[in-house]
Amino acid sequence: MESGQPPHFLWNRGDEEGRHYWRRLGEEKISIRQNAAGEMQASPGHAKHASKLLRAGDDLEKIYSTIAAEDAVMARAIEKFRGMRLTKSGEWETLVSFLCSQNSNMARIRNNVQMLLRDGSVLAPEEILQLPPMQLKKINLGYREQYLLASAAMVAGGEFDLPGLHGLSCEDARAELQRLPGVGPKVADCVLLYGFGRLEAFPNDVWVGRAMQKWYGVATPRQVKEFAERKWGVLAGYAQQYLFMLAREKLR
DNA sequence: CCCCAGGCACAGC
DNA sequence: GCTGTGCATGGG
Repeated sequence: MESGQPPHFLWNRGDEEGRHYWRRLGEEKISIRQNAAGEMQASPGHAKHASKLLRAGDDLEKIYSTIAAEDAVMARAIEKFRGMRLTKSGEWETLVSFLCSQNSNMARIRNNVQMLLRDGSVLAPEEILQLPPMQLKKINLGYREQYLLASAAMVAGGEFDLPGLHGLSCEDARAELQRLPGVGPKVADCVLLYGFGRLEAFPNDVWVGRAMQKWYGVATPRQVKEFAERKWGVLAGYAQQYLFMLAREKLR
């Protein structure tokens, strides 16, 4: 919930003891927690939502044994962040989150995304387009504001079919996403991984780049992409998330 | 006050 | 195709 994935920007940490997070959902409030036994608990009627969000079907131990095979770095990352899951958020809210993310930092991204919420949900493309310029300016998106507006216009105008990406191969969906202003290789991979559940996507940001350089001796984006695909295959997204967290702690 | 941030678009090779 | 550069602005 606090690993730089969309829930980091969309959900709130509860004040009470224990791991507890909540989010408004229209008129009601959905909350999830982890009990003393390590089990996930959701507010009444929200178990299904929580299971999907936290990808309860993923077998972490099986994933660990696959991605950490003959890989001391990955084994270390898993040891340190054991239990961290990939998450599945909405397609649009994921796209908006990472349109806000470029050349920014996590605290600011969260502030930006929080400003784009109404009743706990990210404003629809049409609603963003209707925001008065002054109000939009106050969100402090900087130059990303133009990217958000232009991308929202393409989605709202039917020029871009976001849910339609589900029907494409990962590679095709990635190319399609990069038609959107402000979406390059990295943002596209984040949207595919966190918003479309494409676990083979491998977002290559500054931290992952440093990790790949220092720990695997791989430098260029091209090399990184090929290396990740060969080494971790369809689980590259999980490997990336653990590398990201380890890099932020060790390569600060 | 300075440095950097979950990058991208664009220009120039 | 690859490399360098500017970018608005807040957080630490």
